[in-house]
Amino acid sequence: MTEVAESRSERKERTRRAILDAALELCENSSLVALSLRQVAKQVGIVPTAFYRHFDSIEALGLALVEESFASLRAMLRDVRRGDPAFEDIVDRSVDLLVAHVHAQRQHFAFIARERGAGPPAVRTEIRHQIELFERELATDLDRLPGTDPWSADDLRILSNLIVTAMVATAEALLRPDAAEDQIVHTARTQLRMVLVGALNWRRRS
Amino acid sequence: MTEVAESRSERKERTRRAILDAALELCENSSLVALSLRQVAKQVGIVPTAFYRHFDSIEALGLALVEESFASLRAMLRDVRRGDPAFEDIVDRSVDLLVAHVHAQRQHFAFIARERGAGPPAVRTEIRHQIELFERELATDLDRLPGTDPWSADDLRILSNLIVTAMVATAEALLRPDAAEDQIVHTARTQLRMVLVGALNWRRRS
DNA sequence: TGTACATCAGTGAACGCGCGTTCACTGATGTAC
DNA sequence: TGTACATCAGTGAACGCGCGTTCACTGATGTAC
Repeated sequence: MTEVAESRSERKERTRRAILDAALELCENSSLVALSLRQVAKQVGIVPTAFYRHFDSIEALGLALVEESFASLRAMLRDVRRGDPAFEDIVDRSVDLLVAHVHAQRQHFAFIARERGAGPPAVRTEIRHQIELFERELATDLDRLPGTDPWSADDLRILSNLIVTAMVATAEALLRPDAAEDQIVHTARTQLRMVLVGALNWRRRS
Repeated sequence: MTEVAESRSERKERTRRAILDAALELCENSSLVALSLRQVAKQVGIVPTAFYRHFDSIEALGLALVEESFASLRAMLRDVRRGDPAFEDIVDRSVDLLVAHVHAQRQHFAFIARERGAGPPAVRTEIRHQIELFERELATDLDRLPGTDPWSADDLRILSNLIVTAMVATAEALLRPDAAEDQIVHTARTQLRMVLVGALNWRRRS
């Protein structure tokens, strides 16, 4: 047993981590706007004033959580991209990966879904911005798919926006306490297929 | 000038209305979970304890606002239904009506969008339930559209769910302070067309 | 139509509590020599 | 390697404030006779 004492900065980082985790857990059933600095401090086991050694305010804490949560989303997109872009199973594979990531990073997905609409203004703005970046990333991925040549940049943007909207709704459904996972997965797959078939066909009709 | 004095029940109803309006306005920039009974009472111009003559709690007030807000949504669906279900312009007409209703009932749409994810548990549950009813209503409307014969009940449900998701997202986009209305309308129309074209074609491929 | 009583929307004082933030502090860790 | 000083994560008391809820109340409106 060669236990080496933690350095001061390691200890600080550990407390910071504990604050982030406590905040994620405590606002799970309400919202960041209803979360108090004292609740967080109590959960972490520090005195309220010690909170200020790590964050200026609950809002600043929120912005850190946005960053962290979107790292989870980008990891998901990376996993999807890793697979073969054969059209046949890309839908099933993508939905399966979404489900797996929602389970693995439940708190992050719930945080984004919730604070996106009800968080402090700065947090909402940042989430909006990150979702736009995410949509753009997805658009470039879609552009690489076979059969998408007739799509304009505008089509791509619009399609990407719709897919992200549907995937966010799917994640929200999976996060509900009474979630019927099989049906949600079936719905998400069917919707994604409908959307892709529609996008591949609609220009030809207009 | 034949001013007739208000009856006691008329006065009470007027105060109740004022409480509902004050709550809608005050939680616009945060959430019902961060709204205090005292803030509402102050805005209305009554003493905090008088609140209890009208509602048991902020949560009960929230449930009344859910009911009221969904009356607005159903009014929108009724307007859409009033039109001729000719396939050609139904998309443009529906999106225009959505935009008009979002502007006319801004606070109701904002309330649902926000509290759907972050409201008190009972409010969230009720909104979820109302959205499910709304989806079912839309599904029966879609069933009456020409060219939808090959759709199974399952297809209808899934399609209706996707359309509601996309429309909610469109309403949320319209409600953002920096909303670029023309682009949002263009996006919503294109997405709705993609979805309908996809739904009409996808069974034939599988 | 007039009177006596009931109802009840709104009042105002009071309570204990958790809130964010200030301030001066402690004592272990880190650094310069 | 040892000493003297600096840093700084966390402490603890204190502040004024807004919170939900209780309680006994007031006085205008409504109702029964």
